[in-house]
Amino acid sequence: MNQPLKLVIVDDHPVVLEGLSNMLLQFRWIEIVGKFNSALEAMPFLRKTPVDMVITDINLPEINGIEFCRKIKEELAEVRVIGMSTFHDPAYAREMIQAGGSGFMTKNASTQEIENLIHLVNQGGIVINPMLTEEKPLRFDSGQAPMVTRREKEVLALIADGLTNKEIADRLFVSISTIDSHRKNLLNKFQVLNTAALISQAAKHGLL
Amino acid sequence: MNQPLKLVIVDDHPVVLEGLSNMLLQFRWIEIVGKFNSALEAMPFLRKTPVDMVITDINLPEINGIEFCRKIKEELAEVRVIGMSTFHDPAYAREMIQAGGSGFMTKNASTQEIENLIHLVNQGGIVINPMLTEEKPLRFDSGQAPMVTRREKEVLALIADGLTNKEIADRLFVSISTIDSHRKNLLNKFQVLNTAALISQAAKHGLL
DNA sequence: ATGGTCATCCCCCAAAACAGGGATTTTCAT
DNA sequence: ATGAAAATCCCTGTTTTGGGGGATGACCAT
Repeated sequence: MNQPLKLVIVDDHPVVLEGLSNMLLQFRWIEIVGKFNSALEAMPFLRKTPVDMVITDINLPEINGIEFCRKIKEELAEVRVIGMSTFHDPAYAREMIQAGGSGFMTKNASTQEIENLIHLVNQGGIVINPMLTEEKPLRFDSGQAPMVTRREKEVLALIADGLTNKEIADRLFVSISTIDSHRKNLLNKFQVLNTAALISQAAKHGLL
Repeated sequence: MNQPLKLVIVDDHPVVLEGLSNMLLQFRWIEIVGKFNSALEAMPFLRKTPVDMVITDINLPEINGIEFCRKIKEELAEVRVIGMSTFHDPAYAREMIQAGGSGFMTKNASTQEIENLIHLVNQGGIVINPMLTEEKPLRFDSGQAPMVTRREKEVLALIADGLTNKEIADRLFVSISTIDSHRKNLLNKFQVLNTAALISQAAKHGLL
Protein backbone atom coordinates (compact mmCIF):
# COMPACT_ATOMS: atom_id res chain seq x y z
CA MET A 1 0.00 0.00 0.00
CA ASN A 2 3.01 2.29 -0.43
CA GLN A 3 1.70 3.47 -3.78
CA PRO A 4 -1.67 5.23 -3.66
CA LEU A 5 -4.49 3.53 -5.54
CA LYS A 6 -5.01 5.21 -8.90
CA LEU A 7 -8.74 5.68 -9.35
CA VAL A 8 -10.90 6.92 -12.20
CA ILE A 9 -14.52 7.96 -11.78
CA VAL A 10 -17.06 7.94 -14.59
CA ASP A 11 -20.54 9.41 -14.23
CA ASP A 12 -22.63 11.63 -16.44
CA HIS A 13 -23.93 13.62 -13.48
CA PRO A 14 -21.41 16.28 -12.52
CA VAL A 15 -22.87 16.36 -9.02
CA VAL A 16 -22.06 12.73 -8.43
CA LEU A 17 -18.67 13.10 -10.03
CA GLU A 18 -17.75 15.96 -7.75
CA GLY A 19 -19.44 14.52 -4.71
CA LEU A 20 -17.76 11.17 -4.90
CA SER A 21 -14.34 12.55 -5.66
CA ASN A 22 -14.57 15.00 -2.75
CA MET A 23 -15.69 12.16 -0.55
CA LEU A 24 -12.64 10.13 -1.45
CA LEU A 25 -10.22 13.03 -1.38
CA GLN A 26 -9.78 12.62 2.36
CA PHE A 27 -8.22 9.19 1.96
CA ARG A 28 -4.54 9.61 1.34
CA TRP A 29 -4.21 6.08 -0.03
CA ILE A 30 -6.60 6.88 -2.86
CA GLU A 31 -5.56 9.10 -5.73
CA ILE A 32 -8.20 10.22 -8.21
CA VAL A 33 -6.39 10.43 -11.51
CA GLY A 34 -9.35 11.04 -13.79
CA LYS A 35 -12.99 12.07 -13.90
CA PHE A 36 -15.16 11.59 -16.99
CA ASN A 37 -18.74 12.06 -18.09
CA SER A 38 -18.89 9.07 -20.39
CA ALA A 39 -17.22 5.80 -21.23
CA LEU A 40 -16.21 7.14 -24.61
CA GLU A 41 -14.20 9.91 -23.00
CA ALA A 42 -12.70 7.67 -20.36
CA MET A 43 -11.54 4.84 -22.59
CA PRO A 44 -8.72 6.64 -24.42
CA PHE A 45 -7.42 7.91 -21.10
CA LEU A 46 -7.44 4.42 -19.62
CA ARG A 47 -5.57 3.10 -22.61
CA LYS A 48 -2.66 5.43 -22.12
CA THR A 49 -2.58 5.84 -18.35
CA PRO A 50 -1.94 3.12 -15.80
CA VAL A 51 -4.98 2.95 -13.55
CA ASP A 52 -5.83 0.53 -10.77
CA MET A 53 -9.54 0.97 -10.51
CA VAL A 54 -12.56 2.51 -12.19
CA ILE A 55 -15.81 3.41 -10.52
CA THR A 56 -18.48 3.87 -13.14
CA ASP A 57 -22.13 4.71 -13.21
CA ILE A 58 -24.24 1.99 -14.79
CA ASN A 59 -26.68 4.27 -16.58
CA LEU A 60 -24.39 6.10 -18.91
CA PRO A 61 -25.30 7.59 -22.29
CA GLU A 62 -24.15 5.78 -25.42
CA ILE A 63 -22.22 2.99 -23.73
CA ASN A 64 -23.64 1.81 -20.43
CA GLY A 65 -21.55 0.86 -17.44
CA ILE A 66 -21.89 -2.88 -18.00
CA GLU A 67 -20.63 -2.65 -21.57
CA PHE A 68 -17.96 -0.22 -20.46
CA CYS A 69 -16.79 -2.70 -17.88
CA ARG A 70 -16.67 -5.45 -20.47
CA LYS A 71 -14.58 -3.30 -22.73
CA ILE A 72 -12.18 -2.40 -19.97
CA LYS A 73 -11.68 -6.03 -19.02
CA GLU A 74 -11.15 -6.92 -22.66
CA GLU A 75 -8.38 -4.47 -23.20
CA LEU A 76 -7.06 -3.85 -19.73
CA ALA A 77 -7.74 -6.93 -17.67
CA GLU A 78 -5.79 -5.76 -14.65
CA VAL A 79 -8.02 -2.73 -14.04
CA ARG A 80 -10.69 -3.41 -11.42
CA VAL A 81 -14.13 -2.02 -12.07
CA ILE A 82 -16.86 -1.08 -9.63
CA GLY A 83 -20.36 -0.38 -10.90
CA MET A 84 -22.53 2.25 -9.31
CA SER A 85 -26.19 3.02 -9.64
CA THR A 86 -28.95 5.04 -8.03
CA PHE A 87 -31.21 2.04 -7.82
CA HIS A 88 -30.99 -1.04 -5.69
CA ASP A 89 -31.05 -3.36 -8.65
CA PRO A 90 -29.53 -6.77 -7.96
CA ALA A 91 -29.62 -7.56 -11.67
CA TYR A 92 -27.21 -4.69 -12.26
CA ALA A 93 -24.89 -6.05 -9.62
CA ARG A 94 -24.86 -9.48 -11.14
CA GLU A 95 -24.39 -8.19 -14.65
CA MET A 96 -21.43 -6.15 -13.47
CA ILE A 97 -19.80 -9.23 -12.01
CA GLN A 98 -20.57 -11.24 -15.09
CA ALA A 99 -19.01 -8.53 -17.19
CA GLY A 100 -15.82 -8.99 -15.22
CA GLY A 101 -16.37 -6.27 -12.67
CA SER A 102 -15.32 -6.53 -9.05
CA GLY A 103 -18.04 -4.71 -7.24
CA PHE A 104 -21.27 -2.83 -7.13
CA MET A 105 -22.57 -0.05 -4.93
CA THR A 106 -25.51 2.29 -4.78
CA LYS A 107 -24.99 6.00 -4.76
CA ASN A 108 -26.35 6.43 -1.28
CA ALA A 109 -23.66 4.34 0.35
CA SER A 110 -21.82 6.05 3.19
CA THR A 111 -18.27 7.31 2.94
CA GLN A 112 -17.14 4.56 5.25
CA GLU A 113 -18.92 1.86 3.25
CA ILE A 114 -17.40 3.12 0.05
CA GLU A 115 -13.92 3.22 1.48
CA ASN A 116 -14.33 -0.32 2.76
CA LEU A 117 -15.64 -1.49 -0.55
CA ILE A 118 -12.78 0.04 -2.47
CA HIS A 119 -10.33 -1.43 -0.02
CA LEU A 120 -11.74 -4.91 -0.26
CA VAL A 121 -11.99 -4.81 -4.02
CA ASN A 122 -8.43 -3.61 -4.17
CA GLN A 123 -7.42 -6.74 -2.32
CA GLY A 124 -9.03 -8.85 -4.99
CA GLY A 125 -12.47 -9.32 -3.50
CA ILE A 126 -15.82 -9.11 -5.17
CA VAL A 127 -18.14 -6.94 -3.18
CA ILE A 128 -21.76 -6.01 -3.57
CA ASN A 129 -22.97 -3.23 -1.34
CA PRO A 130 -25.55 -3.06 0.01
CA MET A 131 -26.92 -6.56 0.08
CA LEU A 132 -30.04 -6.26 -1.93
CA THR A 133 -33.17 -8.30 -1.82
CA GLU A 134 -33.97 -9.54 -5.25
CA GLU A 135 -37.58 -10.06 -6.21
CA LYS A 136 -37.40 -12.05 -9.38
CA PRO A 137 -34.87 -14.72 -10.40
CA LEU A 138 -33.32 -12.03 -12.57
CA ARG A 139 -32.82 -11.36 -16.18
CA PHE A 140 -29.70 -12.39 -17.98
CA ASP A 141 -30.16 -10.39 -21.15
CA SER A 142 -28.22 -7.38 -22.28
CA GLY A 143 -30.16 -5.17 -24.65
CA GLN A 144 -32.82 -7.07 -26.54
CA ALA A 145 -32.08 -9.87 -28.92
CA PRO A 146 -33.65 -9.72 -32.36
CA MET A 147 -36.45 -12.16 -32.81
CA VAL A 148 -35.22 -15.27 -34.55
CA THR A 149 -37.43 -18.08 -35.78
CA ARG A 150 -37.06 -21.73 -34.74
CA ARG A 151 -35.34 -22.65 -37.94
CA GLU A 152 -33.02 -19.70 -37.86
CA LYS A 153 -32.01 -20.56 -34.33
CA GLU A 154 -31.26 -24.09 -35.44
CA VAL A 155 -29.11 -22.85 -38.29
CA LEU A 156 -27.44 -20.32 -36.03
CA ALA A 157 -26.38 -23.03 -33.62
CA LEU A 158 -24.91 -25.11 -36.42
CA ILE A 159 -23.05 -22.13 -37.81
CA ALA A 160 -21.63 -21.52 -34.35
CA ASP A 161 -20.50 -25.13 -34.27
CA GLY A 162 -18.40 -24.38 -37.32
CA LEU A 163 -20.41 -26.13 -40.01
CA THR A 164 -20.44 -24.69 -43.51
CA ASN A 165 -23.63 -23.97 -45.41
CA LYS A 166 -23.24 -27.19 -47.32
CA GLU A 167 -22.79 -29.26 -44.18
CA ILE A 168 -25.77 -27.63 -42.55
CA ALA A 169 -27.85 -28.19 -45.66
CA ASP A 170 -26.95 -31.88 -45.61
CA ARG A 171 -27.68 -32.16 -41.95
CA LEU A 172 -31.09 -30.55 -42.24
CA PHE A 173 -31.99 -32.18 -45.58
CA VAL A 174 -32.52 -28.94 -47.42
CA SER A 175 -30.63 -27.21 -50.19
CA ILE A 176 -27.65 -24.92 -49.76
CA SER A 177 -29.73 -22.03 -51.03
CA THR A 178 -32.05 -22.39 -48.09
CA ILE A 179 -29.29 -22.20 -45.55
CA ASP A 180 -27.85 -19.30 -47.45
CA SER A 181 -31.16 -17.48 -47.12
CA HIS A 182 -31.39 -18.19 -43.43
CA ARG A 183 -27.89 -16.93 -42.98
CA LYS A 184 -28.66 -13.72 -44.83
CA ASN A 185 -31.78 -13.20 -42.76
CA LEU A 186 -29.78 -13.68 -39.60
CA LEU A 187 -27.22 -11.14 -40.73
CA ASN A 188 -30.04 -8.74 -41.41
CA LYS A 189 -31.84 -9.26 -38.15
CA PHE A 190 -28.68 -8.81 -36.14
CA GLN A 191 -27.64 -5.87 -38.28
CA VAL A 192 -24.18 -7.25 -38.87
CA LEU A 193 -22.07 -7.79 -41.96
CA ASN A 194 -20.49 -11.18 -41.39
CA THR A 195 -20.54 -14.42 -39.47
CA ALA A 196 -18.00 -13.35 -36.89
CA ALA A 197 -20.11 -10.44 -35.73
CA LEU A 198 -23.23 -12.58 -35.94
CA ILE A 199 -21.87 -15.20 -33.59
CA SER A 200 -20.44 -12.75 -31.11
CA GLN A 201 -23.74 -10.88 -30.99
CA ALA A 202 -25.67 -14.11 -30.59
CA ALA A 203 -23.35 -15.16 -27.78
CA LYS A 204 -23.76 -11.81 -26.08
CA HIS A 205 -27.51 -12.26 -26.17
CA GLY A 206 -27.21 -15.75 -24.79
CA LEU A 207 -28.64 -17.38 -27.90
CA LEU A 208 -25.99 -20.06 -28.05
CA MET B 1 -38.08 -15.68 8.43
CA ASN B 2 -41.01 -17.74 9.76
CA GLN B 3 -40.17 -20.67 7.51
CA PRO B 4 -36.72 -22.16 8.04
CA LEU B 5 -34.33 -21.99 5.13
CA LYS B 6 -34.24 -25.31 3.28
CA LEU B 7 -30.62 -26.12 2.58
CA VAL B 8 -28.85 -28.86 0.63
CA ILE B 9 -25.15 -29.63 0.99
CA VAL B 10 -23.08 -31.33 -1.70
CA ASP B 11 -19.50 -32.48 -1.13
CA ASP B 12 -17.65 -35.64 -1.97
CA HIS B 13 -15.80 -35.64 1.32
CA PRO B 14 -17.99 -37.18 4.04
CA VAL B 15 -16.00 -35.32 6.68
CA VAL B 16 -16.91 -31.97 5.20
CA LEU B 17 -20.47 -33.03 4.66
CA GLU B 18 -20.88 -34.04 8.28
CA GLY B 19 -18.82 -31.20 9.66
CA LEU B 20 -20.71 -28.49 7.85
CA SER B 21 -24.12 -29.90 8.59
CA ASN B 22 -23.30 -30.26 12.29
CA MET B 23 -22.01 -26.75 12.27
CA LEU B 24 -25.27 -25.44 10.87
CA LEU B 25 -27.50 -27.64 12.96
CA GLN B 26 -27.35 -25.16 15.81
CA PHE B 27 -29.14 -22.53 13.79
CA ARG B 28 -32.86 -23.06 14.11
CA TRP B 29 -33.59 -20.94 11.06
CA ILE B 30 -31.63 -23.32 8.84
CA GLU B 31 -32.99 -26.74 7.96
CA ILE B 32 -30.71 -29.19 6.18
CA VAL B 33 -32.98 -31.17 3.92
CA GLY B 34 -30.38 -33.10 1.96
CA LYS B 35 -26.74 -34.15 1.85
CA PHE B 36 -25.12 -35.59 -1.26
CA ASN B 37 -21.73 -36.76 -2.44
CA SER B 38 -22.10 -35.64 -6.02
CA ALA B 39 -24.06 -33.38 -8.30
CA LEU B 40 -25.52 -36.36 -10.10
CA GLU B 41 -27.10 -37.63 -6.90
CA ALA B 42 -28.29 -34.23 -5.81
CA MET B 43 -29.93 -33.13 -9.05
CA PRO B 44 -32.91 -35.52 -9.03
CA PHE B 45 -33.62 -34.60 -5.42
CA LEU B 46 -33.57 -30.90 -6.23
CA ARG B 47 -35.95 -31.43 -9.09
CA LYS B 48 -38.62 -32.95 -6.90
CA THR B 49 -38.09 -31.14 -3.61
CA PRO B 50 -38.49 -27.42 -3.00
CA VAL B 51 -35.15 -26.13 -1.76
CA ASP B 52 -34.00 -22.59 -1.03
CA MET B 53 -30.27 -22.96 -1.16
CA VAL B 54 -27.48 -25.31 -2.15
CA ILE B 55 -23.95 -25.23 -0.80
CA THR B 56 -21.70 -27.20 -3.10
CA ASP B 57 -18.05 -28.10 -3.23
CA ILE B 58 -16.35 -26.85 -6.39
CA ASN B 59 -14.11 -29.85 -6.93
CA LEU B 60 -16.62 -32.59 -7.41
CA PRO B 61 -16.15 -35.76 -9.42
CA GLU B 62 -17.85 -36.02 -12.82
CA ILE B 63 -19.64 -32.67 -12.72
CA ASN B 64 -17.81 -29.87 -10.95
CA GLY B 65 -19.48 -27.32 -8.77
CA ILE B 66 -19.45 -24.60 -11.39
CA GLU B 67 -21.23 -26.75 -13.94
CA PHE B 68 -23.57 -27.99 -11.25
CA CYS B 69 -24.47 -24.44 -10.40
CA ARG B 70 -25.11 -23.63 -14.03
CA LYS B 71 -27.43 -26.60 -14.31
CA ILE B 72 -29.32 -25.66 -11.19
CA LYS B 73 -29.84 -22.11 -12.39
CA GLU B 74 -31.01 -23.36 -15.77
CA GLU B 75 -33.66 -25.62 -14.37
CA LEU B 76 -34.40 -24.13 -10.99
CA ALA B 77 -33.60 -20.45 -11.18
CA GLU B 78 -34.98 -19.63 -7.75
CA VAL B 79 -32.52 -21.87 -5.90
CA ARG B 80 -29.51 -19.94 -4.60
CA VAL B 81 -26.15 -21.59 -4.88
CA ILE B 82 -23.03 -21.09 -2.81
CA GLY B 83 -19.74 -22.53 -3.98
CA MET B 84 -17.19 -23.88 -1.55
CA SER B 85 -13.59 -24.85 -1.98
CA THR B 86 -10.51 -25.73 0.05
CA PHE B 87 -8.41 -23.25 -1.82
CA HIS B 88 -8.46 -19.51 -1.81
CA ASP B 89 -8.97 -19.26 -5.53
CA PRO B 90 -10.57 -16.01 -6.64
CA ALA B 91 -11.10 -17.46 -10.09
CA TYR B 92 -13.42 -20.06 -8.61
CA ALA B 93 -15.36 -17.35 -6.88
CA ARG B 94 -15.80 -15.40 -10.04
CA GLU B 95 -16.75 -18.42 -12.08
CA MET B 96 -19.39 -19.31 -9.53
CA ILE B 97 -20.95 -15.89 -9.82
CA GLN B 98 -20.77 -16.00 -13.58
CA ALA B 99 -22.49 -19.35 -13.49
CA GLY B 100 -25.35 -17.70 -11.67
CA GLY B 101 -24.25 -18.51 -8.13
CA SER B 102 -24.75 -16.21 -5.18
CA GLY B 103 -21.69 -16.79 -3.11
CA PHE B 104 -18.37 -18.44 -2.48
CA MET B 105 -16.59 -19.51 0.67
CA THR B 106 -13.54 -21.48 1.65
CA LYS B 107 -13.87 -24.49 3.88
CA ASN B 108 -11.94 -22.94 6.71
CA ALA B 109 -14.45 -20.15 7.26
CA SER B 110 -15.72 -19.84 10.82
CA THR B 111 -19.21 -20.85 11.90
CA GLN B 112 -20.10 -17.24 12.37
CA GLU B 113 -18.82 -16.25 8.94
CA ILE B 114 -20.76 -19.05 7.33
CA GLU B 115 -23.96 -18.16 9.09
CA ASN B 116 -23.55 -14.56 8.05
CA LEU B 117 -22.84 -15.54 4.49
CA ILE B 118 -25.89 -17.76 4.26
CA HIS B 119 -27.99 -15.06 5.80
CA LEU B 120 -26.82 -12.40 3.39
CA VAL B 121 -27.18 -14.64 0.39
CA ASN B 122 -30.64 -15.55 1.52
CA GLN B 123 -31.49 -11.88 1.38
CA GLY B 124 -30.44 -11.75 -2.21
CA GLY B 125 -26.86 -10.66 -1.85
CA ILE B 126 -23.79 -11.90 -3.61
CA VAL B 127 -21.08 -12.64 -1.12
CA ILE B 128 -17.52 -13.81 -1.47
CA ASN B 129 -15.83 -14.88 1.72
CA PRO B 130 -13.11 -14.45 2.54
CA MET B 131 -11.89 -11.57 0.48
CA LEU B 132 -9.03 -13.11 -1.37
CA THR B 133 -5.91 -11.52 -2.67
CA GLU B 134 -5.59 -12.44 -6.27
CA GLU B 135 -2.13 -12.75 -7.71
CA LYS B 136 -2.80 -12.65 -11.40
CA PRO B 137 -5.59 -10.82 -13.24
CA LEU B 138 -7.29 -14.23 -13.24
CA ARG B 139 -8.52 -16.72 -15.73
CA PHE B 140 -12.01 -16.75 -17.08
CA ASP B 141 -11.97 -20.18 -18.62
CA SER B 142 -14.35 -23.05 -18.38
CA GLY B 143 -12.33 -25.99 -19.42
CA GLN B 144 -9.09 -24.39 -20.45
CA ALA B 145 -8.82 -21.73 -23.06
CA PRO B 146 -5.90 -22.01 -25.42
CA MET B 147 -3.21 -19.53 -24.68
CA VAL B 148 -3.54 -16.54 -26.95
CA THR B 149 -1.00 -13.77 -27.20
CA ARG B 150 -1.78 -10.09 -26.67
CA ARG B 151 -1.82 -9.41 -30.34
CA GLU B 152 -3.98 -12.40 -31.14
CA LYS B 153 -6.45 -11.31 -28.52
CA GLU B 154 -6.59 -7.90 -30.09
CA VAL B 155 -7.20 -9.37 -33.52
CA LEU B 156 -9.75 -11.78 -32.10
CA ALA B 157 -11.75 -8.94 -30.61
CA LEU B 158 -11.77 -7.07 -33.90
CA ILE B 159 -12.83 -10.16 -35.80
CA ALA B 160 -15.67 -10.58 -33.33
CA ASP B 161 -16.65 -6.99 -34.00
CA GLY B 162 -17.17 -7.97 -37.61
CA LEU B 163 -14.14 -6.38 -39.22
CA THR B 164 -12.54 -8.06 -42.22
CA ASN B 165 -8.83 -8.81 -42.39
CA LYS B 166 -8.29 -5.73 -44.50
CA GLU B 167 -10.13 -3.50 -42.06
CA ILE B 168 -8.22 -4.94 -39.13
CA ALA B 169 -4.95 -4.50 -40.98
CA ASP B 170 -5.75 -0.84 -41.58
CA ARG B 171 -6.78 -0.33 -38.00
CA LEU B 172 -3.61 -1.88 -36.60
CA PHE B 173 -1.30 -0.43 -39.24
CA VAL B 174 0.03 -3.78 -40.41
CA SER B 175 -0.39 -5.72 -43.63
CA ILE B 176 -3.26 -8.02 -44.45
CA SER B 177 -0.84 -10.95 -44.45
CA THR B 178 -0.12 -10.36 -40.81
CA ILE B 179 -3.74 -10.43 -39.81
CA ASP B 180 -4.19 -13.47 -41.97
CA SER B 181 -1.43 -15.20 -40.04
CA HIS B 182 -2.89 -14.26 -36.70
CA ARG B 183 -6.22 -15.54 -37.83
CA LYS B 184 -4.77 -18.86 -38.93
CA ASN B 185 -2.91 -19.20 -35.66
CA LEU B 186 -6.12 -18.56 -33.76
CA LEU B 187 -7.94 -21.21 -35.77
CA ASN B 188 -5.13 -23.61 -34.95
CA LYS B 189 -4.98 -22.84 -31.28
CA PHE B 190 -8.70 -23.22 -30.87
CA GLN B 191 -8.73 -26.32 -33.05
CA VAL B 192 -11.52 -25.05 -35.23
CA LEU B 193 -12.02 -24.75 -38.97
CA ASN B 194 -13.65 -21.39 -39.40
CA THR B 195 -14.42 -18.02 -37.90
CA ALA B 196 -17.86 -18.96 -36.66
CA ALA B 197 -16.53 -21.75 -34.47
CA LEU B 198 -13.64 -19.58 -33.42
CA ILE B 199 -15.86 -16.84 -32.11
CA SER B 200 -18.28 -19.15 -30.37
CA GLN B 201 -15.42 -20.94 -28.66
CA ALA B 202 -13.83 -17.67 -27.67
CA ALA B 203 -17.15 -16.49 -26.26
CA LYS B 204 -17.57 -19.72 -24.36
CA HIS B 205 -14.17 -19.22 -22.79
CA GLY B 206 -15.01 -15.66 -21.90
CA LEU B 207 -12.34 -14.21 -24.15
CA LEU B 208 -14.65 -11.64 -25.64
C1' DA C 1 24.54 -17.21 -27.45
C1' DT C 2 21.06 -19.49 -28.78
C1' DG C 3 16.72 -21.66 -28.94
C1' DG C 4 11.83 -20.34 -28.54
C1' DT C 5 7.94 -17.64 -29.12
C1' DC C 6 5.95 -13.41 -31.20
C1' DA C 7 4.95 -10.42 -34.63
C1' DT C 8 5.59 -9.35 -39.01
C1' DC C 9 5.36 -10.32 -44.11
C1' DC C 10 4.92 -13.04 -48.75
C1' DC C 11 2.96 -16.56 -52.45
C1' DC C 12 -0.75 -19.55 -54.62
C1' DC C 13 -5.11 -21.54 -54.97
C1' DA C 14 -9.56 -23.43 -53.61
C1' DA C 15 -13.61 -22.97 -50.89
C1' DA C 16 -16.86 -20.43 -48.60
C1' DA C 17 -19.36 -16.39 -47.61
C1' DC C 18 -21.68 -12.10 -48.98
C1' DA C 19 -24.73 -8.99 -51.94
C1' DG C 20 -28.34 -8.38 -55.01
C1' DG C 21 -32.00 -9.54 -56.78
C1' DG C 22 -36.49 -13.04 -57.21
C1' DA C 23 -39.79 -17.02 -56.55
C1' DT C 24 -42.75 -20.81 -54.55
C1' DT C 25 -44.88 -23.52 -51.02
C1' DT C 26 -46.14 -24.46 -45.96
C1' DT C 27 -47.86 -23.08 -41.82
C1' DC C 28 -50.55 -20.84 -38.77
C1' DA C 29 -53.43 -17.51 -36.51
C1' DT C 30 -57.33 -14.42 -37.04
C1' DA D 1 -60.37 -18.72 -45.84
C1' DT D 2 -57.11 -15.81 -46.45
C1' DG D 3 -53.11 -13.13 -45.50
C1' DA D 4 -48.81 -12.82 -43.27
C1' DA D 5 -44.85 -14.97 -41.92
C1' DA D 6 -41.79 -18.73 -42.38
C1' DA D 7 -39.32 -21.94 -44.98
C1' DT D 8 -37.97 -23.43 -49.09
C1' DC D 9 -35.35 -22.78 -53.55
C1' DC D 10 -32.70 -20.39 -57.57
C1' DC D 11 -29.18 -17.17 -60.37
C1' DT D 12 -25.09 -14.08 -60.93
C1' DG D 13 -21.64 -12.05 -59.34
C1' DT D 14 -17.64 -10.27 -55.99
C1' DT D 15 -15.22 -10.50 -51.69
C1' DT D 16 -13.37 -12.89 -47.93
C1' DT D 17 -11.60 -17.00 -45.79
C1' DG D 18 -9.01 -20.96 -45.26
C1' DG D 19 -5.00 -24.33 -46.27
C1' DG D 20 -0.47 -25.07 -47.78
C1' DG D 21 3.68 -23.52 -47.76
C1' DG D 22 7.90 -20.37 -46.14
C1' DA D 23 10.72 -16.24 -44.28
C1' DT D 24 12.62 -12.52 -41.25
C1' DG D 25 13.77 -9.63 -37.39
C1' DA D 26 12.79 -8.70 -32.22
C1' DC D 27 12.71 -10.06 -27.90
C1' DC D 28 13.44 -12.94 -23.92
C1' DA D 29 14.96 -16.29 -20.86
C1' DT D 30 18.30 -20.11 -19.73
